[in-house]
Amino acid sequence: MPELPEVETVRRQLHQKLRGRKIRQVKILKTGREWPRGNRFTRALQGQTVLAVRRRAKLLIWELDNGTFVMGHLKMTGRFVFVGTGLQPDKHDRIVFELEGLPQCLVWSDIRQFGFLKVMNTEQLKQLLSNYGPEPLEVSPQVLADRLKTPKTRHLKAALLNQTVIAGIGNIYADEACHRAGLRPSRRLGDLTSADRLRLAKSIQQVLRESLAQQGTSANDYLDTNGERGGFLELLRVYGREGQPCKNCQAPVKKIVLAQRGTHYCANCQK
DNA sequence: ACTATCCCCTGACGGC
DNA sequence: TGCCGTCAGGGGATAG
Repeated sequence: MPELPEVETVRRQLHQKLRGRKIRQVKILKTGREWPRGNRFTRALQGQTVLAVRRRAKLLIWELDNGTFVMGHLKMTGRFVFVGTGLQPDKHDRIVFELEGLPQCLVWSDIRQFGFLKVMNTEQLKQLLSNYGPEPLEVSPQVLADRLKTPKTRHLKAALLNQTVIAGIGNIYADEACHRAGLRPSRRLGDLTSADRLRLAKSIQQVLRESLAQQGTSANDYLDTNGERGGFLELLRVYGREGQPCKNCQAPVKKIVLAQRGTHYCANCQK
């Protein structure tokens, strides 16, 4: 559920609070999908200083002063949250980070346990990141449009969800971008005109920017590092609005399954 | 080398 | 009240 705007919101908050701070202690409360497991994970981080927190696609990357990185993925319910010390841990809390000079702990929790943190070296990180498509807010619309040409038979929805095509888009913004562009998610790439692709590319950038300005969308589980909800939910035009009136034309929003995902669109506005 | 499908997990919710 | 089935979904693994 956390997509580019949500992950970027978390990144900004983490960067602000972690930059320049030494990780004093790492406590593992519950084993997850972290690598390496257990004490090796703890030892890899304790005593390191966080130089910066970066984002690529939906990945959060802590840059440490010994040249290694902590790569994290929130998946659907992963959460970094700053909490006061001495509080009773939640049943889903997995890791507690204590930072020098910070009166709060940083807790990593994850209800569905799909998320993970991995310690990586430069080469491993470079290898991982090489598989992703362009950052949609860091390239021109034309660059994005050109990514949506092939394979011709692929559904638009499937292409938008594929991180090697364009990075950072997930189910919410795929549906929202298609609605803004007036294109049905079931359209095949080969059917799109150059103008369609360019319009879609601009819609992608527009919806991501607008959501980022609202600190993202809290559709289901997403909360930022302060436990706050994103403000973009009520500005969604189709996602999660099955049967409700389209915000353009009042026709009821339809929901189908496409690329294994719930897919929302307006049959009147989107062709 | 492709694409499509399965599956990991827990909590919320509807039906009975 | 409780039980059961269904759904939410990113992306790696696997089947085709």
